[in-house]
Amino acid sequence: MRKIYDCDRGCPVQNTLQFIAGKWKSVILYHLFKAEVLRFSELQRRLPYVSKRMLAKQLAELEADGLIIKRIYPVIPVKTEYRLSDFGQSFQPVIFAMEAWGENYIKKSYQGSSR
Amino acid sequence: MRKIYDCDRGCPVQNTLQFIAGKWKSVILYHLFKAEVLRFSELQRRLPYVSKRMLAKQLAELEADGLIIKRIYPVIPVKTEYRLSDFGQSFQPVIFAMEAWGENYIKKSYQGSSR
DNA sequence: CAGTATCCGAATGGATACTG
DNA sequence: CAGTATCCATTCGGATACTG
Repeated sequence: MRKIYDCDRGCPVQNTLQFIAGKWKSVILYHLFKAEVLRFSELQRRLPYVSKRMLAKQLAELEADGLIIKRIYPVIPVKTEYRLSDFGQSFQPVIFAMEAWGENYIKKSYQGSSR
Repeated sequence: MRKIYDCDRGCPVQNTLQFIAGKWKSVILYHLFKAEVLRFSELQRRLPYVSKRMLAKQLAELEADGLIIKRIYPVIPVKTEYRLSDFGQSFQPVIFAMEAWGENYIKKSYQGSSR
C-alpha cells in the first residue's frame, strides 16, 4: 500500500486501500471518528499494543495523505492534537462498515460458537 | 493482522481487520464478489502485480479463516475454483463501502483535481 | 509531551526452479 | 494448471536512548 506500483489504478478497492491499508490506519481513523480530537498520548492509550514509533509513522502518513490534521500548540511541554480532515471524514462509510461487522462478530462470539 | 497479540479484542474495527487486513485480501474478496467463482489463473489475471507466491498465501489464509471455499477438480491438469463462503459473504458491506469510496475517488480524479 | 535516531533481529516478499 | 520449496534482499518494527 502507499506505493503506486503495487496499486491497480483501475480497481476501486485498491484506490481506497492505498489510503487506509497501513497497519493501524483504519483503527486510528476509527478512534478519531469516535472522539473527534485526540492527542498523541490519548491515541497511545487507545492503541496500547502499537509502539510509539509505529504510531508516529502511521500518523505522519495519514497527515501526508491529507486524511488527518495535526495541530501543534507551542506550549511546554508540547501539546498536539489530531483530527480528521474533510477528506478523512469521507472514509466514514468504510470505517463504520468495519465497525458494524466487528460489533456483530463480537456479539455472535459471546452468544455461542463464533461464525 | 492475523496474530492475536496485535489485535485489540475489544475494538470492533480490529476484529474485522484480523480477517481482511492481509495485503491483498480485500481485493481478492472484491473480485470474488464480482465474479462469484474464479480459478487461480483468473485471479492472477485480475491481480497481475501480485506474485503467484503471495496470491497462494493470501488465498490459503482466507480459506483457513473460512472466508472462501476452495474446490479442486481431480483432472489433469488440475483445476481449482474459489468462491466466497457464507462467512465471506458477510463482509459484503465492508468491501462494497470500499468499492463505493474508490469509485467516487476515481470519478473525482478524472473530473479535475483529486481531493 | 511528543516525538526522532539508531541499532538490529524478524518477517516479508520477489525470483526462480521444481512437482503432481 | 496450481501450486510449493528454496534462496536471498528488502523492509518492518521493537527496544532503547535522546531532544526541544
